[in-house]
Amino acid sequence: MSTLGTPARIPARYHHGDLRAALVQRATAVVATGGVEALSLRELARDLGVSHGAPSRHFPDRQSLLDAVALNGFQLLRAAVSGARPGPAAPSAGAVAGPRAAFADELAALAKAYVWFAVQNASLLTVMFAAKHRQEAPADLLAAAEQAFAVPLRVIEQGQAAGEVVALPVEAIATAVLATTHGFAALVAGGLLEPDDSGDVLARTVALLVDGLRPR
Amino acid sequence: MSTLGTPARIPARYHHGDLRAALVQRATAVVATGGVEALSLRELARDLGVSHGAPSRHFPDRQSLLDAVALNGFQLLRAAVSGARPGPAAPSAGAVAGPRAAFADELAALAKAYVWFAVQNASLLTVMFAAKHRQEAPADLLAAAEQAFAVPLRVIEQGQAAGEVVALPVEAIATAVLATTHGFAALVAGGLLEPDDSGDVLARTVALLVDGLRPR
DNA sequence: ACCTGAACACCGTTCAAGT
DNA sequence: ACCTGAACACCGTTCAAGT
Repeated sequence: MSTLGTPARIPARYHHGDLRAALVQRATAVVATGGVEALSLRELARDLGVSHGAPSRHFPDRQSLLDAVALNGFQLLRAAVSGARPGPAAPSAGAVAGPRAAFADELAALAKAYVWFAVQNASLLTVMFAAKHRQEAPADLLAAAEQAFAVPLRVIEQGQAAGEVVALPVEAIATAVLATTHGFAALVAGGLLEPDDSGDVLARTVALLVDGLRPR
Repeated sequence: MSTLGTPARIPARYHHGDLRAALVQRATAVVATGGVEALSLRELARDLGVSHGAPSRHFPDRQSLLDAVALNGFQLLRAAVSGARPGPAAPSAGAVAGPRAAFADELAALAKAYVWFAVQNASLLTVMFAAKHRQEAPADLLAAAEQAFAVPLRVIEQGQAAGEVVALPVEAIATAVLATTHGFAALVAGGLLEPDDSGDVLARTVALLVDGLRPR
């Protein structure tokens, strides 16, 4: 039935090795640098050395490319927060930590990683949220967003298991944690807060969330 | 010195009464509805019955019109949060409130007003933050943003005076409050959180911030 | 002082045609 | 299966000219 071993799966692309991946990668960089407004399909095609009509084979319109950029962004975000651990050089002097890292430290590390990513990729984050908010957002995009935001859930559950976090539904606590963290990042990205390179302001904000606003 | 009472301040506009104000008002509506991408200067001019070159007399380019939209947005936001008071129908039954509204209730009312505005005007808020974040953001825009975000400061100071809020610098507490509130709104606007029409989810989030995440 | 209308250099999208 | 290149209907911006 089949021809002599001619693979249908890898046809020779005679003009570009992998235009689709190249488009996503370059578009992500452009968006991260100059925002959505800076993204031009024609300019992208020019930079990659293809005709201006070529991208439409892989992305029917501009928005679908932006969706792919957003998907890529959520994967980058997930990687950024997944690797977050309380730094060994966190306290000012010596290893004064307890047997395991306390919940507050885990949370601070997570928040720091998120805010760092958000500040470094402010425009990308805007595209990510805008894409996810769209009515016709593709399923893989929604899934990637879920995965990225599921990371703090485990930290909270561990905190509850260790008796360091109040025994309310995880979702309720996650909402407060995410709101504070994302809000902090948005305020910095929006210029309402100084960049906070040291991370001290963020650390104090997380501490306020953990300990509450009431007098003590 | 002056001519016979001829007012130089109100010259007869022979094609449009107040094109500038009309542009800002209409552009704000367009942005609030369909986002930045939906704003076209030419379409705007068409709708207002002027030539496509007319807007450039009042706004040299598209961004300066967006700046004016953002300024308008911050004024609307300030009005929205300034009028926020703890609703008399807040508790489920009867007037069980203390002699004066407690800090937690004031804060919840403020957060509710902010989130309401943010959800109703999500795209506008994006434009507001993006405009404020720009390097060459005009001074009046920055001032309007300051005024809008100064509203919670007073509530916090009153809470401290009443001994209901920890005696840390107001800015530190304001950062936590703003981050949580703005973050909550951003999550809802971004589709990460359900719209929360009842306000219960927000109320519980504010309560978590006030009381802290630790067990009690 | 304010607006018109032509001109210019860009867009995104579509689609027959090529390989 | 993938890409080219012409065509179409839009943009934002500029600027001489009108009132």
